[in-house]
Amino acid sequence: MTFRTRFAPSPTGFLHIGGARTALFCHLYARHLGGEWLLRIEDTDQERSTPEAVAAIFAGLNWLGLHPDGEPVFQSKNQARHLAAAHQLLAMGKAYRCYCTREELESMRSEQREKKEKPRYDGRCARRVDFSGIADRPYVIRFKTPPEGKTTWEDLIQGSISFANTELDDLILVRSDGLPTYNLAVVVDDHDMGITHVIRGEDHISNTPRQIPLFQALGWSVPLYAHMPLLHGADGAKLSKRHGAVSVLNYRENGFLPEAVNNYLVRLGWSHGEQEIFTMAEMESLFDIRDVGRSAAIFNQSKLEWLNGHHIRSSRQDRLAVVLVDHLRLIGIENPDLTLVAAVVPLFQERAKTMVEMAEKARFFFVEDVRPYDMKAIEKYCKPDLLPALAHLITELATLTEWQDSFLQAAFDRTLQAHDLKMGQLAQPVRIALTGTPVSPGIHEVVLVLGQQKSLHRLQAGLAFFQESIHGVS
RNA sequence: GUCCCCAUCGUCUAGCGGCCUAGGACGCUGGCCUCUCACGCCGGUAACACGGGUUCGAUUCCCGUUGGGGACGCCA
Repeated sequence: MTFRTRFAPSPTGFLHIGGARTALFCHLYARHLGGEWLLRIEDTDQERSTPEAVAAIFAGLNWLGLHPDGEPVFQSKNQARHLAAAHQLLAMGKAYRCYCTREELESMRSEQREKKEKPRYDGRCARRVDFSGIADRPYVIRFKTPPEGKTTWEDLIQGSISFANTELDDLILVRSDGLPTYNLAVVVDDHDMGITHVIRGEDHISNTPRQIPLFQALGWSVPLYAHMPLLHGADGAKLSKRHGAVSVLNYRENGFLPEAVNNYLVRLGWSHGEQEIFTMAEMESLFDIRDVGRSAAIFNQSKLEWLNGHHIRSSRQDRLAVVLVDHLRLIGIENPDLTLVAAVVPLFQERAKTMVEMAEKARFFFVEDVRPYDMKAIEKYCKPDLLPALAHLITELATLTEWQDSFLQAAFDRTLQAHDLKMGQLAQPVRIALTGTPVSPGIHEVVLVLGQQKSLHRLQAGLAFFQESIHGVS
């Protein structure tokens, strides 16, 4: 028998970070078991499901590198199967038609709330003997929940969970418009797809004692369940689409690497000793759903950023270059020189927590003019007595016949010696001329990548500007 | 309100009765390195919610309290 998990989102919006974590756990556990994981689009709600949302879910999973086995299953296509199961239950006397109107149900619920009871259907239509006058009314099909006893299962994450059957009401299997409902569809599809492990959010716990009796009534084996603790926002409440949750694709836009997002997500509720950094292969071999903790986790942006920085540092440079090109475009560098991009990546690999940050920090390499200069930095670092040294450096660099580190070093040394300066004094004016700012990779690295012509040009322009602004001030 | 679940530093977590004067990571912070910024390295800050049991011994087991979360749809 093959172990099989499934990820079953409803296509009513983008794939958010909580859904991504569920998908990741489904993927990891299936891989861990050497089984499969399937994607099922739960589009039985025709009103709210959209093709755009389906595409967004595919795109999100794809970006994360989470590729389901087999073709995605669209639940709406299995309606005939769902309905057949409902009619089978009807024939077996395990389901019944209910003619209650929405108004009737509503008043029933409000009465129950007033009496401080849990709102639930009281099963009046199951006991109905007289159908005169209502037989032509629209009806729904309800499941006859076992009236007593309890429904218990051994949750792979939460341990033993038990519900008294009296807590459960007779759930609707088929709506009055003839369409199957969620709980019916899930049970039929999970059975038909051969799902052995249902991994889903803790918010589904209360659906499980409704689904288990359905499997049993249909004579099917019940899958194993694992209910994952929810992901909470900074305020401690469930992360949802209308509560701060954004599409996973937003993380791409914000310069995160998918492996960092996966790595961050797997550590929410799961750990392996003191290890923080995991490759996908490590996660797949080490992850066990039974090791997942039971308490909800709060999303922590700064840890994600730290992990992202780590993954940027350990990522291949050619791959980073491809991503960087995208982010340069987003900040207006339309067609960056690819050779330059490749040369620039190593300078920022250790200096950027996100690819957005890398693009912004590297921007000065790709523009013709680094102005406007950081005026506060000029005021602080570009003292008048340094300007002759800067002029000297320019002539030294202009005479170099080879643009190599050792030559650059010598040129700087000669300049510093001639003016009795430390590199710390000269570096900042040079840096500002070269980049416009007082923060950048090492001077030599910058100059080397920039090349002789551009470097000299920027230094000359900078020197002229510094002289002018200093005279202007005094 | 009813039912279900949860509870170790601010956050993510280790701990599965003695190894705990509770470990790691992020963050914050002091220092080193240094041409700036990062990276890296060394150090610091900070937690077992509370009350009862069980036990020779509880962070670990049981019960209760408090707190938090989730579910109560002809949504999924």
